[in-house]
Amino acid sequence: MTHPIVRFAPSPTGRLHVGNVRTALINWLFAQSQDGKFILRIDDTDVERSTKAYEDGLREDLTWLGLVWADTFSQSDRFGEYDKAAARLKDMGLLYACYESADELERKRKIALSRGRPPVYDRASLDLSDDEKAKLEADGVKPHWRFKLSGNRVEWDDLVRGPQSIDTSSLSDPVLIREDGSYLYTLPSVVDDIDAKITHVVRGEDHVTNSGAQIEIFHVLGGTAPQMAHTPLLIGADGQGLSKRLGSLSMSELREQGYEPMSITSLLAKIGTSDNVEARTSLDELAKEFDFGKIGRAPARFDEADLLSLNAAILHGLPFDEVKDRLAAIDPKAADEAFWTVVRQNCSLLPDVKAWVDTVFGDVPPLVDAEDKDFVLQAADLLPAGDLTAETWSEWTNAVKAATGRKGKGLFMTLRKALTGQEHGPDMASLMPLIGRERALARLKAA
RNA sequence: GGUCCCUUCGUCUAUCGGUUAGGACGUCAGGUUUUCAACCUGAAAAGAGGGGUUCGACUCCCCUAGGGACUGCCA
Repeated sequence: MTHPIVRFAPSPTGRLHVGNVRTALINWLFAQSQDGKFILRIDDTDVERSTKAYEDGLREDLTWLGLVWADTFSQSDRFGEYDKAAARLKDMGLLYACYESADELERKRKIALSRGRPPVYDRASLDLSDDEKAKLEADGVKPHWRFKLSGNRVEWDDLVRGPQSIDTSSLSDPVLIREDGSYLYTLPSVVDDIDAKITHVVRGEDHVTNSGAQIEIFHVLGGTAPQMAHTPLLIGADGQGLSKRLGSLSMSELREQGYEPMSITSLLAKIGTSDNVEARTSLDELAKEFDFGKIGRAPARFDEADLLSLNAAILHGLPFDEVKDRLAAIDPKAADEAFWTVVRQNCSLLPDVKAWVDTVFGDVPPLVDAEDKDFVLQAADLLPAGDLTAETWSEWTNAVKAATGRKGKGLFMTLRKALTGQEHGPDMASLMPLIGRERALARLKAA
């Protein structure tokens, strides 16, 4: 296969969310796996809703995830090209002026629907004579412009969905240019894909009917259309579409919560595929495993609980050198290799180390039941002399066992609670050297 | 209303007409020569319903039910 060229084309009208990111990721992984090129295109033809701040956010989120682009451009810089393409379509008689108002179209749709007919545009404006058009424009009516669909079936072999066939006679002629002269995404997208020599258009399956229309535009404008791949959409853990709860699943939010980029990319790359959902530590690994054939056709379920356990799995194997700086930012005392290696097993998100900093280095109110008071004080006296080492825990608990006769949970859990103030935590043998003799004694004697 | 897609353990999935229906996550149990977690091992756990076709159906066809998408002067 020749090296593919793909693009991710978000609109800067909001922050990146998991649905967007999955599309971006699949494009990126495909390009990477085939030694291809990943282009970031900013679809900002809607100048009303697009903002620079969102565009910056998009780039920031993609960079954070590691989805670097080989090239990038904005549609707002290319209106001249779209004008040329529109002129060509007009010359071919494939782009025609329409004079219905938005309200009027809405009414027509509702009437068609209520009569049980498909709400397809009736092409009434196509029958207007030049005189009638001139009169409407003289009255100040500005036209919007529609692409004239062929009415034939458009067929393509979709990399995910297999052979596709869209009957364009059941589709409304798509509006390419708004009444105010601005472009909708349909035409610019095709023009850009031709100019950027895009070989594969990879996007969500909400675009399949768009692809039907756009393939016709590719044919009249540029010859051949790129290969198409439409991936199933994401649904939430509740089985509902994700669109309703985008806010809580934005990249900015996930990053703020302390998620690792690789837990997000691992999950998004694997759900809905025949691969197991497992954490990977690099995008290259994910790319090596990527294959369109592995993507199923049913909606993929995105569950934040899975994301959390993947994140924990990544943290459990994360070497100190890779988190040193971030640990230091959370707390200077956390930036210690011995500390990290011990507590990472009990962290699901990196910021969880904060609690362990307090547990190890801070003032911990001991958790001792009234009836255990004397026992804990007795145990304090039995603490082996000298610095606490990896052997201290077993030496100490054996001594305490011999002296008091306590064993099992009553022995170990009581001491754990007295020393850490918690019922859960890393292995005590590893934790004790970190806590140190002074703090350990202080906590035990505070009982 | 129309068009398209989907439906196997709780979850993500394998199976391309004949299998003890496999794996992973989660769950549960055991182990880690006495603690929770982590880790290791093991176990329980599935073909939406109904019709066909066939010697034989999870697999092919039809219907029903359920889910997703599209049907925008959004992308």
